Amino acid sequence: MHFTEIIKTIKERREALQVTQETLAELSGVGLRTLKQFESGKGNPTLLTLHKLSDVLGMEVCLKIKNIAADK
Amino acid sequence: MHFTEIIKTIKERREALQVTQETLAELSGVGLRTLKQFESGKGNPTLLTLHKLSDVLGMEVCLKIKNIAADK
DNA sequence: TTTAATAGTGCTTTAAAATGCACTTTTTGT
DNA sequence: ACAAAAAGTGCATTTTAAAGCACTATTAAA
Repeated sequence: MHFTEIIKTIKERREALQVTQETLAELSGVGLRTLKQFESGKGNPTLLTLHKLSDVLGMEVCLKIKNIAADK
Repeated sequence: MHFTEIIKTIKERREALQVTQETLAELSGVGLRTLKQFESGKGNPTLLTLHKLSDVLGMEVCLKIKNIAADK
C-alpha cells in the first residue's frame, strides 16, 4: 500500500463514517492541525499518529508480505 | 496489528532473510541508529521510515478494517 | 575461550512532526 | 445567493524522530 494511499484511506474512511476532522481529532487525541496537514497530503505521520487515527476509524495498521509479480 | 507487533514483524522478517541491521540500513536508506532504536523497541517511526524498511524486506504497510468481535 | 560480528545504548545535533492560533478557502444546506 | 460548517494554510513554538559517533553488550564462529 503506497504512502499516499494510506492517507487517502484514512480520509475516505472518515468521510464514509461522516465524521468531521474536528471530531476525529478529538476522539483520537491527535491535534486538529496535524490531522488537517496529514489529510491534505502534507507530512509524514508517525506510526503513533497513524495508529490513533486508524483506531477511532475502526481500522488498523498492518504489515503484509508483498506478493511478487502481482502488479495489480 | 499492535504497535509493538509491527516492530517485531520487521525484526523477525529481517532475521528470517538473514539480513543484518547494517545491511538493511544501507539498502533502505534508513540510518543504522534509527533502525537499531526502532528494533530495540524504542521510538515511534514515521510512516516513511517504516515504508523504506518494509520495502526492502518485501513487505508493505497497509490499513485494514478491524473485524469486530473477532478477538484473535 | 578468544575474537570477530552483530546488536544495543548514551550523547549530541539537525530536521521535521505535532501542536495551537488565526485566517482563508471550499463545501454544504437553506 | 447567502450563511454556516467544514476543510485547508501560514506562522510560530515545542517536542521528538532521524542521524552520526563512539562505546558496551551480546552472539556466533574459530
